[in-house]
Amino acid sequence: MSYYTHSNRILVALDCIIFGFDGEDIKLLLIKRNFEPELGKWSLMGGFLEEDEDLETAAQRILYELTGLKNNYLEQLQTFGSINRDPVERTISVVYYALVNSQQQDINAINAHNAYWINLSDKPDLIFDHNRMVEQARQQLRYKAALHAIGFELLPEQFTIPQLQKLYEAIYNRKLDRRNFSRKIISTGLLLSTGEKDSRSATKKGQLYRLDTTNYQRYLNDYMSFFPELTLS
Amino acid sequence: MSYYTHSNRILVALDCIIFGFDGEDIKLLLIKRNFEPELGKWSLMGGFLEEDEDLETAAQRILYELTGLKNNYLEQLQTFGSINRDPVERTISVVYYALVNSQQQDINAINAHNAYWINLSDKPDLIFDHNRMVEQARQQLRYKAALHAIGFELLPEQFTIPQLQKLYEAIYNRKLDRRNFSRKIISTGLLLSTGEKDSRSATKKGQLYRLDTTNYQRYLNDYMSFFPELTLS
DNA sequence: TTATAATTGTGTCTTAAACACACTATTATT
DNA sequence: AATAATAGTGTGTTTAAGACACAATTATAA
Repeated sequence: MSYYTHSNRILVALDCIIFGFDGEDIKLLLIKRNFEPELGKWSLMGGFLEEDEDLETAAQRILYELTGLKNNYLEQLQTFGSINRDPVERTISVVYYALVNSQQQDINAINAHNAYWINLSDKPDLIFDHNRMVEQARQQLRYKAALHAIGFELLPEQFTIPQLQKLYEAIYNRKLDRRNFSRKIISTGLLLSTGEKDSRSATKKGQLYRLDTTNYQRYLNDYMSFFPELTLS
Repeated sequence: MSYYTHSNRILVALDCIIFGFDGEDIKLLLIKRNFEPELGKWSLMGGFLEEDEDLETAAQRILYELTGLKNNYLEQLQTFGSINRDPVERTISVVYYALVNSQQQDINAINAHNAYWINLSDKPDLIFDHNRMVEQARQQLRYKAALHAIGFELLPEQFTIPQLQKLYEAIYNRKLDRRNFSRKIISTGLLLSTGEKDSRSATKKGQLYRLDTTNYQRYLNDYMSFFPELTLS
């Protein structure tokens, strides 16, 4: 095998923004660093790209190390590469964000990494450019939710429409009208009624739905709206 | 300065997808390679990240080398990092896409690189994973255009509404109703009438507009539509 | 057991936007 | 002066958004 004669090989890191939802607030899984550099400060979960790994594989590995979760929703956000973003050594970071159902995590793995679920609205200051990463991920989440009914990965497999509404209200930090929300969501045809009711509710038990994953794939390609006239048929 | 003990430093490339528009079709600026590897095949314009460069700086440099254009619209798309994507050596590529007004380019620089403007619909097979990169960029363009009136960077500074419509029709490969298009675009409040008329037209000369760049910045943050109720005020 | 508070589910009216369509105006060419 | 090509505007119908009110369910407390 030949090589490029170029010499500027550099370190490639990955950082994961891990979103969760507790029914009320959007959460972030953050690490209180008990290691150098920046010991004692808050950061995202990260790691380095290995020789034999694809980017997404590496991101899944890092997510797994922290949460014990496999095959999670994971999407590449952006790559950050300012010259001095890492004070130790020039490093570029490929950033992924994950949507996880925080009920299913591995508590031991999280504790071992000194990680904590923190309300997005209470996010502490993070090291390096991690604040910018989180801000951009939040924007991306809003962006996608503006075009699609998304975020089901943050909910339990079965959920009620009011629960989904709370998720949207948390994403946008804004109240929505219950009746219009319900009409809109149902009109997407993405929800399948399970026939069951939410037993955990303390008052009237809501109807449980689950996502029609087959339809969902098609629906995600259907992103017209500035020109609804173009809506794919 | 200390260093991470990690040893797997790797080569970081950048590739640029350069979009243009000739009034009828979306164009791509592609290179017929007269250098190794893959001599004789088509590819995107690329280069390697230097030690003293930010990612965006490097992408701008690569764009400038090819087109002679500076300060162009340039946006990071994604980073591609499959293990064997480059047969010469493990390389990850940070991909940017540019929207350029193909009237203003430097013909000599383009010729020197053996580059050609090619209709997106006639795109030849490209090397490595460049086909996937282009496909994703095309999707991204549609995605953005679904939420916003965009793509002004592809047009001359002054343009008519029918010209803008042709751009949209090229992006979506679909005909739009002239009257509804006009109403919709004008309702954004983004177009400023210049009072002049398009002298190049062979028939009735259309009214020339330019983009209200001040309003445009605000408008781009305003991306609600799945839930119009959330529209930022 | 029956009120109460909290929440879920559905109906409807008004307003605004999407959509489909038709006519008039301008300009180079013949 | 007629023609072909394109630009510009108006209007009615249909659909969706947005605002609002009432009825139903269930745990808890009186």
